[in-house]
Amino acid sequence: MLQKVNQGEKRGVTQRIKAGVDVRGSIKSYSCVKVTVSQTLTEISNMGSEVEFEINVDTLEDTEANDSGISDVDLSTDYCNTSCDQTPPSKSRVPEDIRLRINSRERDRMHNLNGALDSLRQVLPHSRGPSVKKLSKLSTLLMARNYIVTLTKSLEELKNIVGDLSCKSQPIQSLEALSRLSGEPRESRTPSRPGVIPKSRYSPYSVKSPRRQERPTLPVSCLNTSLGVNVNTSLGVNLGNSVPFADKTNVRGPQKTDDKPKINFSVESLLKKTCSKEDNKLESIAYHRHLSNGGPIPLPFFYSHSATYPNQPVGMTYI
DNA sequence: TAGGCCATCTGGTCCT
DNA sequence: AGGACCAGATGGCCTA
Repeated sequence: MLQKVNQGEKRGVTQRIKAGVDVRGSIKSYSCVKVTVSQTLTEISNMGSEVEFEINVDTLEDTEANDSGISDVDLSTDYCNTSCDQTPPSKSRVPEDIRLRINSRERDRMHNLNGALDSLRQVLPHSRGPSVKKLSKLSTLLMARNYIVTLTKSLEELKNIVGDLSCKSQPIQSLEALSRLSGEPRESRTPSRPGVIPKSRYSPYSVKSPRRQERPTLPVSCLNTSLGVNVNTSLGVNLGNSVPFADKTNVRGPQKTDDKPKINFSVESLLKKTCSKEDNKLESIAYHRHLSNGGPIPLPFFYSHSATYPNQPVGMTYI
């Protein structure tokens, strides 16, 4: 089966075509591209019952067919591939040139749509990096929706916290503590050198704050007891796997088994941030609010229980 | 090999 | 009339 190629795409692909098959044909749907075959038909016929050769796809503008074994290949998906016993599709009522223009516009439209989806993926948390699988279209939309919901809830929560603290008349300390709770980097007390990009102390990406590491961590079992739920089973994931989006159903392209996950955003690390009772009054308040009110603990994702799309990462959630 | 995901083609419909 | 949008059909690629 010949591989479909996109307009303007230029690449070499290796295909298997049975000997004796006439690979020449009219360029139908992909009139914008031309496929060149490096072997002549006679050479292909002499190479056995099944041969492997490379074809190159170039644009019409810079490719000229010649008699040295270069043949046009019909790239349409519905007939004339490895076996030409299928009949060509019926002629469309739309003239061919119009049809091609419509198809091209539709392709462009879909490319724009995919570009917008890509830009959406870019702003979703923890969906980037070489080890993170590309989110599917559906996952991207669901995750974006849940991310918005989560941010909205977080905003409300922070407003409530600010309200609590304003009653205690400690506005300056509160704001600083609030920024710490929300993960915003504090202003450095020492000016950074020009040209040196400071690393975030609180980034979930493997950069750990030494101060955070020194803090006592609330074990997951404590959370389970407090909330009456089992975090592990509620999430449907192994907490040992700290890459929430390493969902193999979203893999595009070969996986690198030796490629260690760069993102380390385990539940423990989240609890370390959320549940620490010491050193930070705000965090303590947030912690107690969460647990005493049965309030939510923010987690970066959950897996859908949809029967159609099981185990799809869909964004941030609260438990 | 089945299922998920995707790109593309295609015809229909709506809008300008 | 032509373009945008939509949904169904089809087939390829990839993973489990």
